[in-house]
Amino acid sequence: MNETEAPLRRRVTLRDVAALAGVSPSTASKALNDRPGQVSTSTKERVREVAERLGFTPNALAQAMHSSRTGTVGLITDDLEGRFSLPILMGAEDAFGAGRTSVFLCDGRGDPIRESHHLKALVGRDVDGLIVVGARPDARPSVSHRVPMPVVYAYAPSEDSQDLAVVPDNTRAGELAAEHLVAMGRTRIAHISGDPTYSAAQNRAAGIATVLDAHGLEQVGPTQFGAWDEPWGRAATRNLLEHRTAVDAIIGGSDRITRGIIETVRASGREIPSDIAIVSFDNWEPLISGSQPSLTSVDFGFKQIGRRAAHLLSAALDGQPPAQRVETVTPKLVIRNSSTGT
Amino acid sequence: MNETEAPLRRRVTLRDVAALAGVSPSTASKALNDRPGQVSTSTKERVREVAERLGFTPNALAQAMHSSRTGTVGLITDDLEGRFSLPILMGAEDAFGAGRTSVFLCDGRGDPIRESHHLKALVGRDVDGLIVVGARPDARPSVSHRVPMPVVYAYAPSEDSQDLAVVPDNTRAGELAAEHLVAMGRTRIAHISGDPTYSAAQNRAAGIATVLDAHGLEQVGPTQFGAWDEPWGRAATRNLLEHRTAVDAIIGGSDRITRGIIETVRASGREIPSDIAIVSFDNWEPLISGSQPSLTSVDFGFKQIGRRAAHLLSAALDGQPPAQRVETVTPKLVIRNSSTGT
DNA sequence: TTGTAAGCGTTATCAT
DNA sequence: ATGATAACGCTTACAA
Repeated sequence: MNETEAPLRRRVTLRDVAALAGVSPSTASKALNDRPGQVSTSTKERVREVAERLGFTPNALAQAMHSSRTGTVGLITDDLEGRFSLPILMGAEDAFGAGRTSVFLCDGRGDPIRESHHLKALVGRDVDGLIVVGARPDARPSVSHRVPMPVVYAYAPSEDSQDLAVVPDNTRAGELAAEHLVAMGRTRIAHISGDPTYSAAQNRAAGIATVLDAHGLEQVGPTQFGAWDEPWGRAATRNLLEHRTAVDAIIGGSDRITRGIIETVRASGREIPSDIAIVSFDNWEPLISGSQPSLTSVDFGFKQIGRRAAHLLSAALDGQPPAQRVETVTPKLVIRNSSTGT
Repeated sequence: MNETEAPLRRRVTLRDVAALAGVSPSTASKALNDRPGQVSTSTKERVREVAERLGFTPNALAQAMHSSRTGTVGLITDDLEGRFSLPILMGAEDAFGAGRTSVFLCDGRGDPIRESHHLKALVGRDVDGLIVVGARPDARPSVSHRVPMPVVYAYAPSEDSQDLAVVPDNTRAGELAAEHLVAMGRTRIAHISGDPTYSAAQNRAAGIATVLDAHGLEQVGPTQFGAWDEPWGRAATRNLLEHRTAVDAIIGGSDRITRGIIETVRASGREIPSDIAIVSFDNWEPLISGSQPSLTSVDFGFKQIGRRAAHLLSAALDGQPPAQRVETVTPKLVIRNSSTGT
């Protein structure tokens, strides 16, 4: 028994404030909520002063029982490393406004049973809405029919085309990468991508092809598909350099792949970017900033995806029909030394 | 077949269940909560069957108003990249049990005002407790006196030594790294660390010194302090190799630093690990797995920190005094090729 | 074994 | 301008 603990004071309730201010709870409520013309200025001031002094914080749970809004949303993800979910969460927080809406973060870990538990808990907590973040950019199973509140899918769309979603534009990302290299005067462009079962890999390749076509260029060799990691970047680059000496640019499928590409290109004695220019996808800080030379990379705007998802959810809560069910966020090219610089 | 297909517009309440089962709400409550000897078996079964059929989920908010436990905790962090917070969150989720406790994740972004907003919101939501994840391993301002519920600090302790905390053991981490290298027969060991204002940097250096002393070895040159990034790893390594040729091992202060070290060592024509063995800190997958050779690195066990923090919080909620206010999680060395292999 | 009623903290409605 | 009262969904004495 240690009574030296922090005083477990009972939380201050509206009653306490009202009593100390010498008014009824309902008047106190009006005073604190600034009901126009329903409470005198003097009373309002007195109540507020007391509330301040007592450190009163309204019980959001009790409030929620009236407003039919709890001011909470659930964000459920399978992305363990947080590569996508955290920026998306941050964007959502921004859009909702810190303090106004609170976010339950739930990690499904790719396990449908875990996900079900979380869903049930979130429904029980009466969240106003749900944001579901997929683990990869391909369509994932819908959960919308299992919950009584609006759901927005972020990063990966739902398999049900009726569902709302905010997704990155991978095709445009491919175009951006290729357009930049063409603009820099490169003509012999190769593409080393990742896992071909990812729609992202296919869409980026398609975007690149479109741009090369439009400029009458032909890609150097077919797109090499493999894994999303550095060893594959190294292996594919070795293969490329062995068979095609006439290459003046490489597009890497992810920053991890591109780190492998850079290492191998430099080891072969070629200079970046003078001999070979490099453009990458992801713009992931821990891999980007340390690279030598620094990496030009396409940023997918995860924070923006989070913001838009939050907006879509808010609109849905207000009963506004969305302009479009699946919204696309346009990526941005961040230019650094690997494609232009010293 | 699942009868609960239709999206319920109004949530199913206990009343609905009770009405359909032909009992009063209180009886339904007892039936669902398995109150021993207060409800007949037949009634219990009937109520449960109806609840199941209607897809009834109890309103956790309403329940919370009785139990004095909301089954929610707040996790507040300043760690933007999620390098620490997400593993810690995952560990905490594990320990709490998915579905039983839900976690509000709040990003303070190093801004005290934002943090205050979040704190206020969490208090208003009546969270049972708080886990505060610092941005760096040094003591951070206490928030415990500002909230009426228990707080556990994870990763970084509180400035108030009365507060509960779970932190990594950086001294032991340094020892582990050095012990391993000594065990591998290395005698000329150098240390390239990060920002010297981090206690983590100092404590690891101290751990290394202890072990070298114990073995009658002297560190090759003073610890080089700088930044936690690759460029510093490169610069420091160049400096080291220029001035000290007799080096057979380097301890890198973080995986990012170590990536820079490896690149520079190999560029100098030396082999890893035959000429120079390398050990690192962090064991951060995106940097570790792609490295060539793969990196031996000290893992701080963030998930375990999250688990312990959750346990401490649970214990505090149950009124149990902690065995110790500041609990330490022992790191583990993960051995890969940079210190031993082919 | 079951039902009735009170109450958790707040807000909306309706008197006063 | 203020206050009494009911209601949100649930649990729990207490009464039947």
